[in-house]
Amino acid sequence: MVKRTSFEGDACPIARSLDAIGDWWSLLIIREALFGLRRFGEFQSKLGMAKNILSARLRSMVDHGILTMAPASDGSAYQEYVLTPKGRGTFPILVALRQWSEEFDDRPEAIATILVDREKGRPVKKLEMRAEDGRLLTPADTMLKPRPVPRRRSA
Amino acid sequence: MVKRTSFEGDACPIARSLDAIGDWWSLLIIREALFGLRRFGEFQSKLGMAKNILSARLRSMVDHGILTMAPASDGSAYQEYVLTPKGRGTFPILVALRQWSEEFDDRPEAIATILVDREKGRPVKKLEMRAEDGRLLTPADTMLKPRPVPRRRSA
DNA sequence: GGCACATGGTTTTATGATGCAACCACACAA
DNA sequence: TTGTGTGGTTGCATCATAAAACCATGTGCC
Repeated sequence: MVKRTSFEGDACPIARSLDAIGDWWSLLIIREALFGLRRFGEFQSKLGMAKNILSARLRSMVDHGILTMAPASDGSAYQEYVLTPKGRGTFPILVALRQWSEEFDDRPEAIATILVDREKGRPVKKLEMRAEDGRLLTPADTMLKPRPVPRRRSA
Repeated sequence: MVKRTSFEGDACPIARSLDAIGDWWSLLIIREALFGLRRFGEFQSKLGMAKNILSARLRSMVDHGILTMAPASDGSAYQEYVLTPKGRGTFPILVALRQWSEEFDDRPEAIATILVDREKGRPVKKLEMRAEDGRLLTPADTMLKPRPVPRRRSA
């Protein structure tokens, strides 16, 4: 079978993330959800995507524990899609993507919005990687280590 | 024309990033490149992907200014693919993806490696979003503002 | 209850993207 | 010059996506 490659069995955490949210639409759906969208129709009209694709993506993200279907909220009998903690945990990914575009996009004038600190109205600081003790790290300051095997009793 | 949706004309910087590196393979290629891989064959055998797809992705990333083709380096007449500053700038995105998986993956035991600070050998700290003045920000502490129009003279 | 319309999808069908294998071009060595 | 490895491209089968039509249920109104 040819079947599009799945990274689900891969041991690399980056690949595993991409397996869940690495398609063309999921992160945009999450972006809208973070800004308060909840209903099928809201996502569909805001993103302008085909309904069948939206349907498939929502289902997939529910399966991955990123969204949950909540029964109501505004009284109507319809359902809503709300982010789980796991879903809200993607926020740094979105910020990183946004900042990368802000810094390196070939046509920065095409970018319509900037993310600001609500209190001061000033742009948020660039994400930076730090060690446990607070030292600023570059990619070269890091390395990969095998995951420590958690010790457990016989079984 | 049906044509897979392109976000190139989109004003959202997240969509613009995804247009460049939002496909299934690009970020994994960049991941390997950050760890020193440079040759076509290295990427191909390490990632186990089809050569035509690799070829297309490399070309696309060269077009996007993420990779450059450098003439040599080890004496042979072959070419190499090396990351540009824009390409190296994706590092926070990769770290964010990795940390998301480390924190929320359903099967954390399947994750093989952890990213550590080379000096101390300790895991790097979680990326955190901060305001210009250093306050820690949650998603709710932020908002989107229209991009300020840079002032320019008549034309 | 019965009707019209909105919401929230699924189905159908066409096309683009992906995966695999085969093939090709060139460099390098003998 | 023949052989082998690297670095791709080409062809073809299959999968995923997109757009539009269709359908089921909810909701408002009488």
